[in-house]
Amino acid sequence: MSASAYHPHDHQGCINAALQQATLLCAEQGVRLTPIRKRVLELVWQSHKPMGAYDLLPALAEDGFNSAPPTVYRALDFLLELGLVHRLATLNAFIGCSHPGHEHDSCFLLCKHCGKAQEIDAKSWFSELSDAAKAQGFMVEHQITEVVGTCPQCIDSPAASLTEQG
Amino acid sequence: MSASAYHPHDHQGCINAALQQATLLCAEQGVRLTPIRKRVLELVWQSHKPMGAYDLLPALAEDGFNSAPPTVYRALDFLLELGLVHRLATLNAFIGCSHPGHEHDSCFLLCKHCGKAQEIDAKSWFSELSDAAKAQGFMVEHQITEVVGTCPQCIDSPAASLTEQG
DNA sequence: GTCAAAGTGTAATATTATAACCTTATAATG
DNA sequence: CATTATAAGGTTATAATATTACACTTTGAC
Repeated sequence: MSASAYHPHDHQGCINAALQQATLLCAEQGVRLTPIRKRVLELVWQSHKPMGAYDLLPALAEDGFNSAPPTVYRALDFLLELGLVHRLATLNAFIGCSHPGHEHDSCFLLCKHCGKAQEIDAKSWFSELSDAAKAQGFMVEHQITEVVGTCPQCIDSPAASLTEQG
Repeated sequence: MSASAYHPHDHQGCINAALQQATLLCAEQGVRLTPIRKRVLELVWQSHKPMGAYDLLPALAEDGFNSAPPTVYRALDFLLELGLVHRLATLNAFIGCSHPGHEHDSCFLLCKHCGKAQEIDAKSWFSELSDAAKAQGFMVEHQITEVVGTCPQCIDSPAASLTEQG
């Protein structure tokens, strides 16, 4: 699996890895990765650009699945709970997670030019922050960080990544 | 001005301070704190609980102001740009800022019990994070963190803060 | 095979936010 | 003071995101 959305990579590999991980995880947890859920996960992984829930509906329809909003939101809720996808609050959009296992804190770099989202490891930062909150008597449950800016790819070649797949 | 939403305080003082700061800031910047904008700011400051844009409309209507969505969104956009309010992405809601001056990164502790939001200073954390992003070639523009959990007040007395003003 | 639980279909609606276009108020300038 | 450009607000409509409620179907446990 690629460590970065910013470098050329065989994106089908990302998708396959995500599906395989999801299959294992669901088996472990004794929950069902139904066709709809699997397809939604696959669609969310279509690229490293977060997708809106409503963007998924037409694709589901093409595949002959039901395509009313509750269908996709149910699937997304399921995937969110397992940590297989994240929701980006500032974008109202969803993106696959490459280290699922449970719902977890997330920190994303969001490129405002190409739209790609790169999850980064911020465990130590979240831990510091959590300590700071605790020091004020606040009990932390979960935390999110979203960083908006320009990704390395778009700094180098402002137009290139817009049309690219993966 | 109170340093914490979690302790009893004369909340009218918070509101007055916010309005005074806003007046000064607008004068400095040569922009107009019109009656609608001022009232929206005041409403957002009504408590330390973030308010949805649509929650503000009835109050505006009562005051004889126009109360269609664009009115309140325009006022909020204006206030956001000056850093007089923040938008909480995970809540789709708005809250007053007590150290305005410009749009700035924000870190909030959000209590899921009483709904209060407490802004905390995370400049050094944001700076670390920004460095980490830069190290990956990502140019940061702005960042937000939202921490969900239970505030000290609700840990002590789970019901008390629900009905409280301020 | 029966049954409870989980998953899905469907219609309606709630919530949040913006677009487009026109009118009014403000304040800068001649 | 009159003119004018700009900013602000009014109004209608609609877009985009998300949820509720209830019926039906599938699945797996017993």
